Amino acid sequence: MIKEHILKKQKAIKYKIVGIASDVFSKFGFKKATMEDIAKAAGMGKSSIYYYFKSKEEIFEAVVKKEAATLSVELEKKVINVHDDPKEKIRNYVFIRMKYLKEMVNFYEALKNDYLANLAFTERIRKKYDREEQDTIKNILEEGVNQGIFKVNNTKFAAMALVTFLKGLEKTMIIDEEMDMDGLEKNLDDILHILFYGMIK
Amino acid sequence: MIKEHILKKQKAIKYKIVGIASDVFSKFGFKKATMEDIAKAAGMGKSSIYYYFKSKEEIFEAVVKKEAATLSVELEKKVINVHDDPKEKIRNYVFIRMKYLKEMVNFYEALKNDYLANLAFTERIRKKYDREEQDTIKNILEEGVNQGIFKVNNTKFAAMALVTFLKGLEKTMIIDEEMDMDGLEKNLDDILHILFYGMIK
DNA sequence: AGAATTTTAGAAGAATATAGTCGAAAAAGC
DNA sequence: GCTTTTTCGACTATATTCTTCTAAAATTCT
Repeated sequence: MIKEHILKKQKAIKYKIVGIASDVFSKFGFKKATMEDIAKAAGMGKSSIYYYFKSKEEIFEAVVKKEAATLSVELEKKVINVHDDPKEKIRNYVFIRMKYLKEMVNFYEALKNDYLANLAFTERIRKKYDREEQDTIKNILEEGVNQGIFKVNNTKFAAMALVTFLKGLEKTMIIDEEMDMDGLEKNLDDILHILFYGMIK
Repeated sequence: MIKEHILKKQKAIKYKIVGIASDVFSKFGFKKATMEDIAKAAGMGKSSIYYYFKSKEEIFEAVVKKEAATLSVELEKKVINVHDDPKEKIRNYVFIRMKYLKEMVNFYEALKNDYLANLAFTERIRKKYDREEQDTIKNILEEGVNQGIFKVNNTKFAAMALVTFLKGLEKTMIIDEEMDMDGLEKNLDDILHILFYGMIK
């Protein structure tokens, strides 16, 4: 039997490994990152890593989950639980999400090789967060409507539209290597400006 | 026999491949970059690359040579053939060289793995440029002395000292992964300031 | 057009690298 | 000191990767 406080220590070590693996994957991409790379970066033997995770994929999964959780927390703090006006909230939401995606692009580089095979795998992990995302946007929109700032008839549909747009950006970022990210980021405000000034009373 | 104008075309293609390989090595490092990566990036089959280069090392060698040549040209244009005062020239020299090193660090990443084995190989390629470098600095120093701006007794020794310092930085950049490059770059001016105001009459 | 030359692509071989396993030894906890 | 937890190094089977070879495609030359 595994004892209680031992489990906690294991979790802490796993957490540390995931953080380091995150750096390694971010630097090399999933395929080019080796267990040896991760082990060295963590300052331990390869087989010690296997003591905590049973495969490379399992580590990757943990990394993606952690990233998603980090995004959730950041959004929570900076968007959801803040008393800015809804307009500012949406702007923050979009920009934080963009920042997150930029960081994630390296992870998804793995997909560029074995595209279809891995897409399913990553999509599965993310699906859970899609609903959450849509609800968040919907809540912000409704808040804006209640405050008389937005004029949106169907907040659910509008939320879906915005999330779809953001997911579209994501796909573009992952697949279309030629896209000019910095240019896009600068244009985001214009896009949002258009969005807002077609929406604001 | 290979015909004259065909050779020119081959050279052009080789040049293109070297440029692309440069990007790939820069992104992945020598070891993680595969011939497949290079071939794909160049839009041709793997064996076509082997038609122009007989090994991965030969491509890498060509890349390093090209980089060194690029540095030479840039230094020529922005430092040697310019009528700035010698103080500014040295400052430009050091900063351009730093910029170059920063770009080169990725190539040298190969060395981090198989350090001693590859060091000899890269060192051989660079040796030719070391003398050139020392002469350039020496000339700038002498120019400064002639203009009565610098007080340097032995320009040859002083040039050697500066080059040694720059090479020291290089080694540090390659081997010591923990070094804070951005911080260093900011401090370079301070270092140069010290260098200058110990030297200027 | 057809022969000669140059270039590419694909398949296959040989060497290397990598993910993952196993048992034994070290470290930590009791 | 004995048990449990953790690390490590050696090992294997598999997959990758460098490189070679051959034949076909494209280009150039006559």
